[in-house]
Parts: sequence; C-alpha cells; structure tokens
Amino acid sequence: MAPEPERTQKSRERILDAAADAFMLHGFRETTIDDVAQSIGATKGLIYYHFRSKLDILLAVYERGMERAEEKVQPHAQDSASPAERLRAMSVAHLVNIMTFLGYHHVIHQAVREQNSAAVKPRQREALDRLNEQRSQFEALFRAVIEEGIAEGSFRDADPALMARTLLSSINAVDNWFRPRADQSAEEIEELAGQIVDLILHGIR
Amino acid sequence: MAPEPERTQKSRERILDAAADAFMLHGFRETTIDDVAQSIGATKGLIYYHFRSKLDILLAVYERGMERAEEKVQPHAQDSASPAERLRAMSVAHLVNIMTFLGYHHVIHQAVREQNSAAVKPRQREALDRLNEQRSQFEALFRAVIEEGIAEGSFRDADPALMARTLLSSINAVDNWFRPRADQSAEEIEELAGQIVDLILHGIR
DNA sequence: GTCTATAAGCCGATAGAC
DNA sequence: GTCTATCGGCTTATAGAC
Repeated sequence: MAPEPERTQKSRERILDAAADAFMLHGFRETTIDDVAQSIGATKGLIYYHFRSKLDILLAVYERGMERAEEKVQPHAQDSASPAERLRAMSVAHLVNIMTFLGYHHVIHQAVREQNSAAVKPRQREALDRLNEQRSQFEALFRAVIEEGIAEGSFRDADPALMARTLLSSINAVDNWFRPRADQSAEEIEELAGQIVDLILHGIR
Repeated sequence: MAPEPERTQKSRERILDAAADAFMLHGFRETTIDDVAQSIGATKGLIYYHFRSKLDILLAVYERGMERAEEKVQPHAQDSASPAERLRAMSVAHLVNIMTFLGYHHVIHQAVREQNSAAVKPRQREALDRLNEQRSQFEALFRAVIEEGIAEGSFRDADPALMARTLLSSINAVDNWFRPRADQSAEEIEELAGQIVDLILHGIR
C-alpha cells in the first residue's frame, strides 16, 4: 500500500487518457504504441515502463471507466425517491458520464464487442472476466430498480432483464454519434442528456 | 451489362458472407485475408481476384447490407397505415433484418465508427461517402414518419432529428448483445424483435 | 523513469504457374 | 478463376544506455 511516487501516477494517468482518445479515434488495433507515446510527447519506452503490453493498457482504461460509472450511478440507486425517479437519475448520471469521458466508454464498448479479437494471455483473461462481471453487476443495479417499479405497478409488466439491457444499450449507443462541441458547457450536456433519457424512458408518444 | 459468369458471382457472395462473419467475430483489422480465405476453403489468390484490397471487401459488405435494409424498410414507409403503425412496422422490419444478417450490420456499425482508421484511397473515400449518404437517407425515412406523427398529434413534440437518431441507434445497438441460438425459428426472432421495438417505442411505463 | 536501437513476427499485396 | 511463393513494410516488445 506504499503510495507510488507522484510522477509515476501522473504518467500513468496521462497514458490512460491519451490511449482512450486514440483508441476511440482510430480503433485499438490501428493505434500504435508510438502514436500514444507521441501524443503525450514521450516515447515507447515510457509506455512499456508503466504497462506490460498494449492490451494491458486497454484493460486499465476499461477498469478506470467502470470505476467512474459506478461512482456516478450507485448513489442514485439507493436514495429514497420513487423507482421512476431513481431510474431517471441513474440514467442521466450514466449518460452524462459517457458524454464527458467519451474515450473511456468507447473503449469499453469496443472491448466488450471484440473480446475474442486479440491474443489474450491467462492473466489478462482473468482481468477481463473480472471487468465483465463488474459490468453485469452494473446492469443489475438498473434491473433491480426496474423490478421494483414493476412490482409497484408504475412500470410496464415486461421481462426486466430485457428492459434493463435495452435501456442500457440504448444509452450506451449515444457514444456512436455524440461528439462534444468546444462551446458546449456542462449544463448544456446535462440538458441534452436529460432529453435523450426521456426519449428512451418514455418513448415517442 | 454483360452478366458475369455464375461461378464469379457465387465466389463473390461467399467471400462477402465469410468476411462479414469474420469481421464481426474478430474485428476488421484483426481479421487476416488468410482467415477469410481459409473459412471458405480457398486461398488469398481467390480473394484478390475478386477484390482489390481488404478495405474494398468491407465496403462491399457495407453496400450489400444497406441494400437489404432499404429493401425491407422502404415498403412500410409508404403504405397507408397511421404514422404510429408505419413506424412500428419499419422498426420491426429493420430489427429482424439486423438479427438475421448480424454480420453485415455489425460491419456497417464498425465502418461508421472507424471511418478515419485505415488509409482510405480517393476511390474508396468516394464509395464510403456514397454509403454514408445512403445511410442518412435511410434515417430520413424514419424522421419523415416521425414528423408526420408529431404534426398529427400522436407523437410527442420533441426534436424529430434527435428522436430518429435515438430510435435508430437504440435498434442498431441490439447487435451488440444479440446472438441467434441454433434452435431459434424465424417466428421466435420476429416475436423478440417486436418486444424490443415496443420497449424502445413506448418506453418502460 | 525515460530514451535509443533493434529483433522478431506478421500480414497485405503482387507475380506468375496452372 | 484459383493457387503457390515471396516481398516489403510495419508494429509489438525487449535490451541496454543514460
């Protein structure tokens, strides 16, 4: 538990941020380690000091992204509001987080889609399995609130698992088309996220 | 316009089907031309007889996928039913098509996400632009019906462009998790597609 | 901690035989 | 039309200097 030197932590984070953006912009395989290094004004050597392989960087980005997602959504899952209000708050928090850390979430979706792509070593497979498990627990947060809402009679009586999955993948899909504009404030993003979430939660009627 | 020999056509189609599946399973860049060739019991030579480059295969898959999507959805856009009924019929037709030709649509979404990835030659850039244009006209089909529904008062009064985009990306996102089971009949897929579309169109209430 | 230099493997693409 | 053989370029990862 000895705290790492500050410079070490900072280099690590700069690499993660740069890698997330590069992986989003060009795809994992198309991004070279040299690209990532160059974009933070360093060379390959630095990267390989902090990470054992390119795939390990991807896994670290995945982990950091899930960490933030849970941090933002958890609190709303447990407060005292009604299921409908909680589900909306969770959805907006999740979407705002996606829109704010686009690169990280783009990487997560890439990773989920292309699990069998690269050569995954046993150690990495373990980490990947842990992350996928974390992801399905994240989905369970939403499913639980949906089940409450159904029991209570305020939600439609359909398969909660299908509802949770449809809801989450609809929200996640926003990262396919949303790109922040330079002049867009945090408030504007929150406002847009609210509109989109209402469309998803209430449909078109 | 001289019709090509039958064998030529058939090889071309087998390559497209195999490539779509391989690109879905392993990603575009991770798939080698040797993989595609081997999966149809042929060698690289055959592929390069029919296609000039790997990217050209991707573009051909994209093209074929859009062709089918339009074929299935167009008829429902123009019939005499109400906007709500037409929008549902279009959505179900689109989703069933995605679920049936998963590989093709997975490739389309990959291509859309990673436009700037590979080195795109001018001739290919032209083809890609044409396909993107075709894609936005496909979206316009949905937007037009939504606008009708709003004007008529049966849909919610929100931004039609945002509604169409949210609807389509929600439907498209299904290809991230849906995988057909061997024992799943066409009727069961249609039934599931209907459920999902209703969730997306009407929300959770 | 970070850099330079290089090894080692892989893959897209082509040439030419059949 | 399809196959075999091969080139050339690129990229991950490592070794070792500073």
